[in-house]
Amino acid sequence: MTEEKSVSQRLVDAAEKCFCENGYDGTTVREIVKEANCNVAAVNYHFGGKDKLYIEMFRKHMAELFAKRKKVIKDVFASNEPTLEMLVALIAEDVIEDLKHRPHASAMHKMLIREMIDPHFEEPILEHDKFVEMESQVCDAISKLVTGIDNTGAMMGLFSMRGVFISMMLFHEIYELEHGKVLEINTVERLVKFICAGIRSLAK
Amino acid sequence: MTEEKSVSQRLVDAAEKCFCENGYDGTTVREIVKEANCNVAAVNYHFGGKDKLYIEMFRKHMAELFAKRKKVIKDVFASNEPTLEMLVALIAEDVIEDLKHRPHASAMHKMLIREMIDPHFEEPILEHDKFVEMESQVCDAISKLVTGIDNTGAMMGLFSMRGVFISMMLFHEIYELEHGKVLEINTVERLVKFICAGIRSLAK
DNA sequence: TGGTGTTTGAAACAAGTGTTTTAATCGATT
DNA sequence: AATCGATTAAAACACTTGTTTCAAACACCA
Repeated sequence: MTEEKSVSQRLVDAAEKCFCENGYDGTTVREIVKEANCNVAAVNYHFGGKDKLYIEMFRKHMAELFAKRKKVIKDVFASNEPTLEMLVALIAEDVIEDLKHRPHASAMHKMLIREMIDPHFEEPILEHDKFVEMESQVCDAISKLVTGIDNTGAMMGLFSMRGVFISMMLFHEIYELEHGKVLEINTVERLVKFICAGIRSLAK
Repeated sequence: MTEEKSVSQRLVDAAEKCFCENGYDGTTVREIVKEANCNVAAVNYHFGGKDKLYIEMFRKHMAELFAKRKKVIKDVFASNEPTLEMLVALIAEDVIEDLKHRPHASAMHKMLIREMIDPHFEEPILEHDKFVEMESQVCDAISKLVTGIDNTGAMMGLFSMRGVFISMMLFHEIYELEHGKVLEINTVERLVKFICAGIRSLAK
């Protein structure tokens, strides 16, 4: 059986899977190369080390996330009457969809959180400027959609919105033990309601 | 210079410091014993292993957290007119206070998140039943304080509230780079406003 | 085909890990 | 003072980690 993909491509894929699942420290080079069906030396040959491989994969994913957020904002303002509810709902659906159908993608969010709690390298792997740029865009969008909100309010709204999603991600399994399915259409609606009401309360 | 505390007490203290700062995987036994001023063998002699020491410390902290939440609820309902704002404000102040003045305590919250993302042991270190018990109590409190909210709504409110705090914890440093101090009185007020408005939006 | 630079694979390496061993030390009791 | 269990300390152990070595295999081109 011949591998259709190149070794370095297989390595990136395997790294994505392993790192997302178990984090940087929780993943060994040998696990990655087993998954990628190649030799340990390949990691250092193609990427120059485990760390480089990790950074490459991490930044690739972040770029995708940023692009998705940009697209959501564009879509909202492309509609004939953009609303805050629309913006929040699109983001919420995005997150929930990941949680429901693509555990892999949700693992990506976990990876971001891991990196926030325990940064692994000297130069921060999460490029602050790009992150802040994305944040600013969402922030601006909120400012435009909610009359009477100031910049700090919009920022706090965004801030809190993210928190709600993170909480959903981290705890939904525990909650499901107690209260049936959490990730339902119903839940998305409630989330949107919660967040929008929260944000609007910060206006004027 | 004689050590006034016993070796095992010093070990627990040192473990707390190290584990909170760098997590389970990020902490070595040798770091702990250096901090505790004792020999490597002491960990295994007194606790039976790094894992046991970790679990002991973790659960101790969780118990403290649970106790604090219970006290807040008791205090709120002891007042002559309990309100949702009061409940949320007390919890918020608790969290923010930790963030501002006791980095150590905030590190404890980080540790909880770490454990949610990457559980380290077979039997979950976070005792679900106790956790759920605490959650239920806060949930009940919300139900009593907000007329017309159902159980699921209260649950989602709690859920989201925690998210807002987690977000605050993880991201406030990044935000401060852009928008001055985040952890101000003003911010607590905004947070409380946001959360209460969100929760109330879920009622009836 | 022969040669050249690239890629691969098995093994070894150096450093770090948690744990165990073994002997020395301490402290209380007889 | 002698004894005996509890505690401590240094060293060694067994294992895993990321990385490197070096020779074999490969791909490409003259």
